[in-house]
Amino acid sequence: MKQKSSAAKPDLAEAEAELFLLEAFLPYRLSVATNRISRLFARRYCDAYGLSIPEWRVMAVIGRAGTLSPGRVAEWAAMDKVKVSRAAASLVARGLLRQNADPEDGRGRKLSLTRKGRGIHRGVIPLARTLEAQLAAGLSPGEWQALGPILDKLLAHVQAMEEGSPGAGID
Amino acid sequence: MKQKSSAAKPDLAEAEAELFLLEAFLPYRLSVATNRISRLFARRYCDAYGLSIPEWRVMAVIGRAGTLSPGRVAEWAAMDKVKVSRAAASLVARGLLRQNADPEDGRGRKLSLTRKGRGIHRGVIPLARTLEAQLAAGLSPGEWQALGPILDKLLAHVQAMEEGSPGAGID
DNA sequence: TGACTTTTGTTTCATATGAAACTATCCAGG
DNA sequence: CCTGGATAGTTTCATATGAAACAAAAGTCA
Repeated sequence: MKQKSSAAKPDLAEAEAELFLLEAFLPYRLSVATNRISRLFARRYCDAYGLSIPEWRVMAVIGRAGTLSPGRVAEWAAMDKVKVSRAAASLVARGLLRQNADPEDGRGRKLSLTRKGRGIHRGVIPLARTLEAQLAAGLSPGEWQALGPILDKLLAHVQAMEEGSPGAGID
Repeated sequence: MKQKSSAAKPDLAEAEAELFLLEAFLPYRLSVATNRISRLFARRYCDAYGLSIPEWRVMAVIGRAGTLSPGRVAEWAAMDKVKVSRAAASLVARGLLRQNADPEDGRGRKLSLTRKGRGIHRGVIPLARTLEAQLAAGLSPGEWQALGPILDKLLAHVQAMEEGSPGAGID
């Protein structure tokens, strides 16, 4: 018989596992709350300006920088290049974004907002600020201020965890 | 001319919008950090047990409750019923989950772990706890403890925001 | 009983995602 | 020059998602 002796009596791991409460699991709660917030924000941006979140992010970073290559946008907006490419194509199609060749590099592109795009930008950024403020109103000022550094540390730490054992699961 | 007089001189909204820094926008940072964490956790669950996050969540709540209908799983795991249905089908196909008819309601189903499923559960829950602990190690104990209540409040608040003006954007 | 409405769960369909393939350009070494 | 990489962006493909349509079984009320 290969069965463990614990087949009849539930062993410690079993007993411990059965006590696991998903609603007390912090990564789960983080995911639920964040996705809900993202969903709400996405709906608002879409209702007001027809923008998806990737499109909104692209507009935000280009509105700030003036001109940016798709690769830089990907860096600054924490998006992969595929998402940037698609969001940019959609914004160009709607006349909000201009995509020019980079005179110094035949592969590169120069992204910048059109006049119309700046108009949208001028509206969507205050909306974002308003939404952020509404969200902040759900926390005490202290909690809200604590959240930023916590997120920074979590992000830095998860990056370390990713690098730490990439080979461990690959074999 | 319908153009605003601000066409030549950038108005206040424009100037303010141009100062917007995505990396200082908390909802964005929340999303980036959370998605990165979810991605890492998903990879670990998948490497170790071939489970996706929806599958993992279904196993977690059923492992805790013993027997649960798909609807209840959806409630307890904060998933929509479609995701539960698909995750359950996949788990049944792999022999980890049993899906019986509910004798008291012809529409309902009774989900419970098979022996094999309990074996997986007995392994994946400690893995989750370990990962959570590794994540917690990136914060001070105080920060980690603060995060739970913050997430609860954010979730409650975003739900209030959703209900508050659902008609505002629908018109 | 026999329409209705509601509830439960599955399936369909249209969209969103990202890994990998691909195209075009640039650079480095011979 | 040319040839073999590297790099920038786009496209393809396979999968994941959720809204809406669906099917089946309860409940409801005359």
